[in-house]
Amino acid sequence: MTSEAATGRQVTMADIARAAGVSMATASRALSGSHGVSAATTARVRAVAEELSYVVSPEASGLARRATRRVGVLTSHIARWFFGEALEGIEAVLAAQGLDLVLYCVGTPEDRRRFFADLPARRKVDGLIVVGMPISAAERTRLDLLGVAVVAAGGQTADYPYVSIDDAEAGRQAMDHLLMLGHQRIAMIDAIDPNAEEWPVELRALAYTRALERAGVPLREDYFVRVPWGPDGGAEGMERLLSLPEPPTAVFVHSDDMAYGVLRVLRHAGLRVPQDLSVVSIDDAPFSRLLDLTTVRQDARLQGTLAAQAALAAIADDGEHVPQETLTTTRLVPRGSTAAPEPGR
Amino acid sequence: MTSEAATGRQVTMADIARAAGVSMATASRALSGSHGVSAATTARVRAVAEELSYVVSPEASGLARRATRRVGVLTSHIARWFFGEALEGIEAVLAAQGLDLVLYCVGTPEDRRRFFADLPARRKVDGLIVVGMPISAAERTRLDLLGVAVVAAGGQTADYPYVSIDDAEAGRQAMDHLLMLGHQRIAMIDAIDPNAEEWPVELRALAYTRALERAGVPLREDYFVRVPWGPDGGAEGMERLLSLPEPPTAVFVHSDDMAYGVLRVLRHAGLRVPQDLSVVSIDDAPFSRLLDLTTVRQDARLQGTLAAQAALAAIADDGEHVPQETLTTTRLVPRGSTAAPEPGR
DNA sequence: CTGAAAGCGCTTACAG
DNA sequence: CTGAAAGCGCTTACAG
Repeated sequence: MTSEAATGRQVTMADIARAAGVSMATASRALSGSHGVSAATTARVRAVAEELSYVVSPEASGLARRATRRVGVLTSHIARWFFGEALEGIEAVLAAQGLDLVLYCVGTPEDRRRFFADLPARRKVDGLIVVGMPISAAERTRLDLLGVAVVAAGGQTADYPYVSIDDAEAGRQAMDHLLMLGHQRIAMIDAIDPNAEEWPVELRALAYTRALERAGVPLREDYFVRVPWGPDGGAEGMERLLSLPEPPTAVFVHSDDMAYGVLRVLRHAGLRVPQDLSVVSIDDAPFSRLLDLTTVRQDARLQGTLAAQAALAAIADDGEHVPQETLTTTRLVPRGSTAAPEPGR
Repeated sequence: MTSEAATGRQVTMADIARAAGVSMATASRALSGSHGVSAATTARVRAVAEELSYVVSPEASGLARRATRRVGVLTSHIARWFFGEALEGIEAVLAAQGLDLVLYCVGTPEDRRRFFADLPARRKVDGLIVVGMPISAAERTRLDLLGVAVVAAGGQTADYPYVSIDDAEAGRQAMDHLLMLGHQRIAMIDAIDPNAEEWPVELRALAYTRALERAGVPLREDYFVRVPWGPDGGAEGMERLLSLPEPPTAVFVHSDDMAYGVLRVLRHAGLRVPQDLSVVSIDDAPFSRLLDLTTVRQDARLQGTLAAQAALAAIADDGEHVPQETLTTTRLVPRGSTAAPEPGR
């Protein structure tokens, strides 16, 4: 039609205004749906825009209105169950609002150092969601330079508003299950992430201790092991426990992924689950059902969803109505990896 | 220091220029590292910028230079092994170049329809990487409206340059392994993704047929089943095969995730792997080692890496030097789920 | 090597 | 309800 459309040049709002016979101002208002434009004009402008398949330039629009319509996501992993699910939840919420998600993944300490040093997200996002990453006070100071709302998902980071499960409660659910079954010799395999800061308080470990205390079961130092995150870590932890003079009859594992390693070690050692040893963990990742693992279920996607909504709210009203803490529920999913200890033991 | 830094207002390039005693033009050149600025001036400008912790506005810069320094990623999943790994690979390459990754995930047919109808990525990215998503001709036409370079990872999409494994070769590796072990009654469980277009040609299924033909083993229609993607699909497929009057002695499964469902069914049916039935698939996802699954390994992260590099190249020189096809290698990882068929069978 | 000026494509007070 | 104009914060020919 118009020569503009024919040439390679991008269609611009001036083109729309001209074709619709209105000023740029009116075209802009009609397109953005702001009030104070007659219905007829709005319709005409939009029809022209549609016809020329015009879309406003986010760069220009953002420059003029001082907003990016983008939110950043900072995370340490993508290809892990919790992170992937949370990310999907976040993306869905953002997409529904027409916001873009820009992804920053800092897997190694070096990536991480650089991220906080350079702050690549500066001036690029209206808000930031930190997923599953505890951050240090120094890092928090750097993050504040972004000058945007920050919320966290999957754990409390610094003192930003966050959505998470109640780790103490989840731990309690796992431990109570074991205690209820009659176990006394209960060990815990806890996780250390070699590439990450520590979470401020390890609530799952705390839940372990508290549950035993409440049940009047004396704590045994040799029953608490900390190993690197992941199946191999879980395996290592289990091997250590098996080498004990008096091994436990049940083990509470930090997370499903680690429990998978535990199960492998037990199978190779020729031990039967749950007859010789009960195993419970936290997550309910997809494989847990296949492996018949008893676990405490958490909804990672939901945490992403809620965090994204909190971020939206924080961006909209400057954090006025953003709850500091949002906890999603967890519940025990009893399966075949736990049972009462065998009588003889 | 300066009053600008003290007030809440963003530091602007004009502030830097003034503080350094140069024009905006020079400040811009010094900051962007373009030639034709004296070393002394460059150093001074940069020092000032550092001091005021200034960073250029991507919106303004993008507007002026007509580039976004962002690349889009379009995918149907995040929380699945292949996709998560590929995404990590892409992110790393982009981050190293200072480019941002904006993520579009279209999980449902509805998401997908809307994505291609609205093209939310328009004017927002310099290039697009499509991960693990075959697209239709109509969708391709829409995508062309973006007016940017498109590359694909994890399979051939329309006729964009792509990086992928050689599915036919991977299938051959799996099948040859089974044939070499002496199996004749070999079935295949193939995947249909209910939410997705079909890949143009199902090369893994083709490899199955060809391998049998080459080995002179007659094809049996009842040995080829197609089921929805995922462990449950795999389980369903295996159940169908087990209900056959003469079940196979080995099965080639489309992917590891599906094989996990197969293994579960076999365990519940009381069948031993590999004595009663051999199982091989494609991927080598992390759990395959835990489950002792024989599989053909592919490197998903590498495919992401290479796709990102291809996208960068396409953006830089308009696709001049971008190979149309990049294949990454696969290799058989023999483990405990395959063995020669038992003599009697 | 450096600067004045136009331009990138929008939005939004300010008037009418 | 509509328009003229300034401004958002940069980059880049064009001169010198």
